Amino acid sequence: MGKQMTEMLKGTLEGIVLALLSVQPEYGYEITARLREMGFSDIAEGTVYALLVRVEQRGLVGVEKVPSEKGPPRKVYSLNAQGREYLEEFWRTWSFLAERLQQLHDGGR
Amino acid sequence: MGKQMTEMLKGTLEGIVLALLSVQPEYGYEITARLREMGFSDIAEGTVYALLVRVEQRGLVGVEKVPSEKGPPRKVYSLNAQGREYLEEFWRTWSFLAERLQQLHDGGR
DNA sequence: ACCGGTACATAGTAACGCAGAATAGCCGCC
DNA sequence: GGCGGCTATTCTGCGTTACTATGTACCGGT
Repeated sequence: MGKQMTEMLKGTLEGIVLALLSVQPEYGYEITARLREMGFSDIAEGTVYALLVRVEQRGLVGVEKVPSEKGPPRKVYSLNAQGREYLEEFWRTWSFLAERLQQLHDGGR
Repeated sequence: MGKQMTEMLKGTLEGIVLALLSVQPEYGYEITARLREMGFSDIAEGTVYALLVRVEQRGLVGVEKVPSEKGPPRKVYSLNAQGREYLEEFWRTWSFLAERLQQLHDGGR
């Protein structure tokens, strides 16, 4: 992953993960795999787990421990009301930024 | 400015500034003012200046000191060939990210 | 017994934007 | 003359985030 992508992900990765969780509850390993499917090929597992801990501590998601047939138990995260609110705020912020950048990209101001 | 915006600007602000410089050379104070016009009302001056020092040290911009009628001399920055290349890379990275987020926003996968 | 896949966790590092303050030059006004 | 206000740049310390690298643990197949 380029350095530019790394820096850009700061602030957006969290929103991406919350958006994924808004569709359906998922656990860390699964989220990482899904991100890779989406093309974020080099997002480190550790990054995702750390992020999930953060959003949990901020009370944006709920957690449920579910035993797995393979390996240790899964921690399944689901977006709660506060998380949905936060996600909406994220989309507003993103839209604002995306609009300005779109303008800049389409031939200056 | 919200905390989300602060985090999102990491990595994109640099691209925004370089995009501004690709239109025409400008100096720090002017860039800050232009950003505010664009709606980025709370971007700290210090942030812009630090960013300019960074891109200069990485050889993406040239600098020319120009005396001002009012106040201390201005440091006018202009995008060079390497900077243009870097900016193109930035747009590619941005487009990639924007596409995925667009998909997520338009009702999940 | 071992290896590979599943699943989570953590310590240390680097990069970036922000808050706040300092510095410096020029102007107009009381 | 001094003082505040505008222009313009610089610096320090701080908080947040993603990456690297490593470790732990559980299971199934061979």
